[in-house]
Amino acid sequence: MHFTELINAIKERRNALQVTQETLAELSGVGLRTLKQFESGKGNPTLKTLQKIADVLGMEVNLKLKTVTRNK
Amino acid sequence: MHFTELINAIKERRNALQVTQETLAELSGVGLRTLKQFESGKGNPTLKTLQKIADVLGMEVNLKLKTVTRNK
DNA sequence: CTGTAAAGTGCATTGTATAGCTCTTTTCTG
DNA sequence: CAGAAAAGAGCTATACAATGCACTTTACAG
Repeated sequence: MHFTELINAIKERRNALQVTQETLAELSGVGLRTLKQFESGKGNPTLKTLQKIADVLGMEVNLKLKTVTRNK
Repeated sequence: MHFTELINAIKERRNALQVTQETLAELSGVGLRTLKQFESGKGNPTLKTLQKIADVLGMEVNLKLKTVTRNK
């Protein structure tokens, strides 16, 4: 997932849950400013920040092998 | 995936590819010091740093819904 | 159109990730 | 065990992420 996709995944999930940035910020313990920056594509969050946000949204950060390009 | 698991995923993949930290650092454009800190569990990399590393290893960062926790 | 809530932005401060250099420790292989 | 390579750690400088506060813009209900 590219940067933008990660952002969208978060935004969509937040919308689906009908949660505002403000609430998400509070629940996750991440600063509102930080969350805003991230969602508006202006950030480069640390892994911990990303995990805090994802966690509250019932999501998680994964690292997996890319789909093999052998015959893509 | 928890922090430690992410680290292990990277380390294992790097070992599987028989690549040293030094080489990985060079290939990914991430500082050797940064990589060392990360792999030894002392870091909190930014998303971009993590992606650079994962990329070279043929891996990618994903964000997905956790296996439903509704009745955990 | 108006008011309100949510989202986005400028500015400033503080903390820390990044990075290079050097040195120590660990892990192999012969 | 000896030597070498790889991994880990201390010290330091710089860049930038995280954060709060105040203000602007956008979205939407009435």
